[in-house]
Amino acid sequence: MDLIKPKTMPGVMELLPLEQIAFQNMLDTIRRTYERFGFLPVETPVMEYTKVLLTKSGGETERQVYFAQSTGALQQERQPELAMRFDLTVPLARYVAEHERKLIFPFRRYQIQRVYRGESAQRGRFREFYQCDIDVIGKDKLDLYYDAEIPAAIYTLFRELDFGKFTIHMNNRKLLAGFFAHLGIEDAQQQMLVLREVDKLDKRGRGKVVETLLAEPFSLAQDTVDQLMNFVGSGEGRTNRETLAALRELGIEQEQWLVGLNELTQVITQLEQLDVPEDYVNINLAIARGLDYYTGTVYETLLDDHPKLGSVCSGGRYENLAGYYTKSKLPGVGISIGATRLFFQLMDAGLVNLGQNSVKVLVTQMDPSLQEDYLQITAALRAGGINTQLMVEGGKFQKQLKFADRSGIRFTLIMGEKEKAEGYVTVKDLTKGEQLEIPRDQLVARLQALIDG
RNA sequence: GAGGGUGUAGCUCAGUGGUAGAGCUCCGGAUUGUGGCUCCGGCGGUCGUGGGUUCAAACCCCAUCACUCUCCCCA
Repeated sequence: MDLIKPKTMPGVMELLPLEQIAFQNMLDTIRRTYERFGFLPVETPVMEYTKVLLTKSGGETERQVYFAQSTGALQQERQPELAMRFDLTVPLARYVAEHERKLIFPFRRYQIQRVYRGESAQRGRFREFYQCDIDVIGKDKLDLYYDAEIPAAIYTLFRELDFGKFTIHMNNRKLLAGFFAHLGIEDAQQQMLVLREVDKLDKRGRGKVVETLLAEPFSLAQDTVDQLMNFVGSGEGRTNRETLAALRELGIEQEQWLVGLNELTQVITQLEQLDVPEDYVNINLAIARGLDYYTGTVYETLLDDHPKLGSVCSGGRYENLAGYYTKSKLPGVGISIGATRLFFQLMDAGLVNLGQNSVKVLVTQMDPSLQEDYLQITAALRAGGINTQLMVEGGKFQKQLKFADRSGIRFTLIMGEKEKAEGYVTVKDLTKGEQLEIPRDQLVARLQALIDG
């Protein structure tokens, strides 16, 4: 019989156990921090009704949606009425609209689940990946304070994750739109297209972007492009206070511009009051976010030492989340971490600590005639809350140690005739290469101390 | 959706017409209570698939599939 080649589809991340432990530690940290900031857990189904999912999308997103249908229905040639979610924001909108009467506003939820996109294969792009979202949804209105709280949570989280220095880049869509209007670019579509180009500044470089904007179909005037570039660069090499002052000095009276400037000023001020250090937050007028539903503050987080990873966490403010599902006005602000890509790239850069098995202790079988003791010790350690594995097969002692080493299990318990006769157990620390003798009745407490230490 | 590249052992890759290779991994051993290092041995491939040329094809030709990179878009 021909063997079938065992392989996963491209664009999914599958991990070995020690890697999975590291990944789960990361997710645990994210969950813990979100909860500390007062967000409540929500899960939604992987599949939604096609109608619900494909409301506002169209174009790019719709091309990437996986449809789902039972084989029975497909045989009847029915159109798929189910599709798999491509992000967590659309399901959130449906969730809030559906349960509006039962929720308490402002509603703050976190959601850590996988989403699905029919991406074409490319490094760091996944077809199945984790998003870790927080959002705050208001009824009718939502205080601007939350625009500061979201990055404050992200600041705390990334400090905790300990991937090195990072910067939360912030901008405001109203400020941008106001500036565009001031330049005479009034059309929202046109603004959007110019924004997308500007958003690529760090990737394509200033020269290329200027070139594109001067040429068809943009055909902007040289003077307009100069002003634009000048404006976009006005955050560079300045503190946020200096940037805000410089923007004010432009003396633009356009209405949206003024609103945007005030919003940005308040958010920056409140971030200071929330004890987020200045050098972790940067007003960056070049970031715009491609997504069209953002209407105010936008965020993008980058690791300073690894700019090539791109944004590892981004989001923003939207005026009305669930307009397709309810007549209620539900403004919100939120952010999303692409945990799969983040982890994958961190692992690639060698920044993930691998090798920590969740099993802490391996009980070896030095002498098969003492098996009863080994079983009892194993049971006692487990009862004491220590993750313990018994080397059931026994075998050559060298092999047993090698097993522990390769498995990433830090401590091995050794007890032969000698230890048995004198009532103690030898504990070997494979990380330090040291071993010590511990009386059997103190074993659980002393081991726990070693694990914690 | 547009344009490039690559398919040989589990992994990374040599091999351009004459019996299929290396390194790493994995398994076993180096005398009886001590892992990582070293040394020795072993397992493992219808050379992506189908057809063609040839006495002879991993290698040349045609087709096809898969993977991959850039652009686009995103986390």
